[in-house]
Amino acid sequence: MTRTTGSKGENTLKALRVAGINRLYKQGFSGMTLRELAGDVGIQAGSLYNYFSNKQDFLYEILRQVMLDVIGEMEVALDGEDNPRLALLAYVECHVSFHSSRQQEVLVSTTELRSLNPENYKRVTTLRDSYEGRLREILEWGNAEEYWTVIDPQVSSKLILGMMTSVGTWYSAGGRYQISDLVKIYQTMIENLLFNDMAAANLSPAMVS
Amino acid sequence: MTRTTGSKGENTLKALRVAGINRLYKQGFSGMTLRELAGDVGIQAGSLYNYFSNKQDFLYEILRQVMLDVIGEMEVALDGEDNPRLALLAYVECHVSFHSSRQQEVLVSTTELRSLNPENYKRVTTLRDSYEGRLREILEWGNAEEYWTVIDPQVSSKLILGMMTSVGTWYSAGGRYQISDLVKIYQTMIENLLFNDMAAANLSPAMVS
DNA sequence: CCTACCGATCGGTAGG
DNA sequence: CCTACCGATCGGTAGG
Repeated sequence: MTRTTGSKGENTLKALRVAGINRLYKQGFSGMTLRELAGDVGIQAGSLYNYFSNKQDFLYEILRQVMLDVIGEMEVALDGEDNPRLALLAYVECHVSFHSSRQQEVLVSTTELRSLNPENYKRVTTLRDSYEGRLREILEWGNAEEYWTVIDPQVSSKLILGMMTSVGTWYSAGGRYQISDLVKIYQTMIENLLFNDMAAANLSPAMVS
Repeated sequence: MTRTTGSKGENTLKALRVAGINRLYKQGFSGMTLRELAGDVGIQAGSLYNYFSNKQDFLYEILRQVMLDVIGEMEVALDGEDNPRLALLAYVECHVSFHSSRQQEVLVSTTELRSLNPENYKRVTTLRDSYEGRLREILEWGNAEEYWTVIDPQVSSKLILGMMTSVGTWYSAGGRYQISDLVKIYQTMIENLLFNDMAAANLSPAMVS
């Protein structure tokens, strides 16, 4: 039985990705050394340059892939939703699931943004902005269809994203809750937030006196 | 006019703290070099060792001070509150204010925990746990006095802290909102969360099927 | 994918 | 607070 995929080099590349995320999580970009990374996958430091052209490029490829993954999952989740409320619930489910199940990658991909050079930084934050923009669009969609009234969708989406993303900082896979429970908790919280007049009023810049 | 405080050395120490937080925020612990830090305050690298015994110690002193500051402000904020609801509102106000006005320090003091050696890590996380424990105690206090019913104060406090802390990741001082507005928004959200039956029910592990 | 090596730079120290 | 310096180690390259 011959395999056309899964050659040694491909396995090494996958192993480098896994080891790299781990090193970035534990030591940060400057703190991880290429010699350690090479050791993790059983090759010599010089051989790493068969897999990427330099350390910066390695970081970029990892962060880029995380963004592409979450964007891809979100596209599937939102596909066919023709109703702002269901779209919102789908967004919350997708975001919370991803951020609880891939905590290390998600944390690294925000923490190590600062280590990207200007061009790569721009590329990754552009991806991130398009991802976050989807939530703002859903909030605006719900406004237009009069499902809810969000006075400042820009800031509200940031606030909602912030509370969802923070799940990755405290959720523990071995704890009392499963990811599906977290999804329900956040869906309920966020629906309450949007459909509750008092909370909505407080999200208005008009109240700034 | 003679000054007994504010000698050159003291000013340098303060300047080192400010520059250090900035460097840690932009480059991380491994990424910042002591030569850069020395340059920021106008001295030579070797002279830094008049102010701390090594780089690790410098990091520890910065993170420790941030924790002591927020703990100190929280003690003042909660002093004399004899009612769970008012204590909760005071906690929210203090936490949100601190995390919006000192964003860099707060972000660094969580991001760079990993760069502390085991003893220093233990010391700082012990401070952090005592700080976060105050919120859990308030939730339990409200349970006892029947102000609200929080089934899992441990997890609820983590969730609430997470949504409050995330304000530091998106709040911009030049934006539409002032910190006092953010405080009101979060106070309203969190009160809704605690006093709303549906949300409270969803925070119960009993619903895990 | 390895060996052998480079220039640069790091944290830290000695001795003023 | 400075000068002068150290051993170690880093990212990266040449040439197989």
